[in-house]
Amino acid sequence: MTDTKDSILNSAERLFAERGYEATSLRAVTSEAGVNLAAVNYHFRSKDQLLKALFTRGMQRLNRERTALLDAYEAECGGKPVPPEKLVHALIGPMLDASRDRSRGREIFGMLLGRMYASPKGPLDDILVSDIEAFSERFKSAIRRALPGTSLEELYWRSFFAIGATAHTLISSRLIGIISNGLCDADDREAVLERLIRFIVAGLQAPERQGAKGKKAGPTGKKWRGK
Amino acid sequence: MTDTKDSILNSAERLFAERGYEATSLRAVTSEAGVNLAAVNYHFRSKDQLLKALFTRGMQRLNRERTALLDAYEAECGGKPVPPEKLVHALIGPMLDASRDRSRGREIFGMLLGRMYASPKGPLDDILVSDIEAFSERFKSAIRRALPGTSLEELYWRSFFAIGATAHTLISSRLIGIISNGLCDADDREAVLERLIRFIVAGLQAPERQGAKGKKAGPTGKKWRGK
DNA sequence: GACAGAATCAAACAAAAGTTTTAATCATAC
DNA sequence: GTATGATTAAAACTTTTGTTTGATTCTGTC
Repeated sequence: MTDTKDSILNSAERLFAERGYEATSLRAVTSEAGVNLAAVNYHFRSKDQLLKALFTRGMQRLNRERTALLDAYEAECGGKPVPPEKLVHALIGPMLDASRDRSRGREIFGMLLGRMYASPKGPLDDILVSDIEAFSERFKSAIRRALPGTSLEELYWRSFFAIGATAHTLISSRLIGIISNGLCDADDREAVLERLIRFIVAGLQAPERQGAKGKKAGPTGKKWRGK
Repeated sequence: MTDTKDSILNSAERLFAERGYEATSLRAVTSEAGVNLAAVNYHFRSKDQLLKALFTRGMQRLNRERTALLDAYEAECGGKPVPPEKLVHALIGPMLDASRDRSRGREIFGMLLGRMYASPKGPLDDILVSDIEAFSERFKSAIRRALPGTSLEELYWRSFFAIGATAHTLISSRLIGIISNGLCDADDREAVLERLIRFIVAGLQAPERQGAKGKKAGPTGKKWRGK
């Protein structure tokens, strides 16, 4: 019944992720899905609504997996705070979905998600923000317990940076092989996830600034001053 | 003489950065620039070539500033290795360009750059990679000296993550104000840069993995295992 | 088996976009 | 001043795109 509907969703997800939303025509989507062109406007109302539907589906799945992971880790730790490594894994693991299943469903949505972050402000912002907040509250309390010494404001920023590093990895990791002259392999997703987690955990645990708010001076004027 | 040419470049840079490349029409560009529509195809060959020209200009400017910073820092440090804080500042400072001048020229290009990273593979990859490599060699030797204990492969990855966090900050920092309920202020660019540098430096200095390559197990199966 | 609604299909529509064309204008050197 | 080339201007062209329409087929029900 909803066979074509799902086909459209899957094809659209893949194509939007690979080529971008604007650059993908509905004809490309329906062609790949093997359905009629008009099916998109019949089952969804428009191309925009298709993207929204796509996004809500992926986000709910993503947050469900995140929450499940966090629940499991908290249960595992009893009453103790969950260590940062596991928190970070619950946050970004489902985005990369390293070697979970071969369908690569989550990974594709991760790419799409990363692209959406980098997209101009649009009607998607509402979904994006509301779905972020859905898991944000759950995550906030856990990370505050894990890193009690850091201010909430700083934790927000650092989680934001963490998402950024993850999104970038999902979207443009094809570049690192070229840049590194083949030294780095982006296809070993499990290893990449491990590196990323290590990087982010260290960033989360960085010492918070505590000095005054005085200006800093560098070699040519207004620059960063090392510790 | 090249008045219209520069007008087009500037308007295109701003609009591409704000709305994205595909979503911006040449009519919007020429309209904002106050020039005739055909001027784009006259001075540049096509919309694609306009983007390329735009990109090369910005990248050269960016790498020039990065190199200048790095030179200054190295001179300042004599023969000693430049501390990571300053290396990171040389790498990402010119992208954020916190409070340098009011023209916000670099910041706009930073947004565009971030968007390009998140764009599908295309003809721009060549420019992107070659311009990255231009500064990459210079940066590589400096960071190897600053962090002699870390493998080159890991340094590549971590620099990659650093660029990701920066690009994300440039592009979607508008979201953090909403997510944090107004607690985080993305407009205080100097403070943001400082937080970002602190985060990245800690990530760069994270302990490198040294254990065996055995699989890890978590609560529900194949998951991350904390230290 | 006929009916009603849902779903699919082929075709067409209308708007938008990149590009091209041709004429007009400007600048400059002779 | 005029001739030549560079630049700008207005309009049209062609293709692509999202969307709609009306007919047709499928599905389940009485």
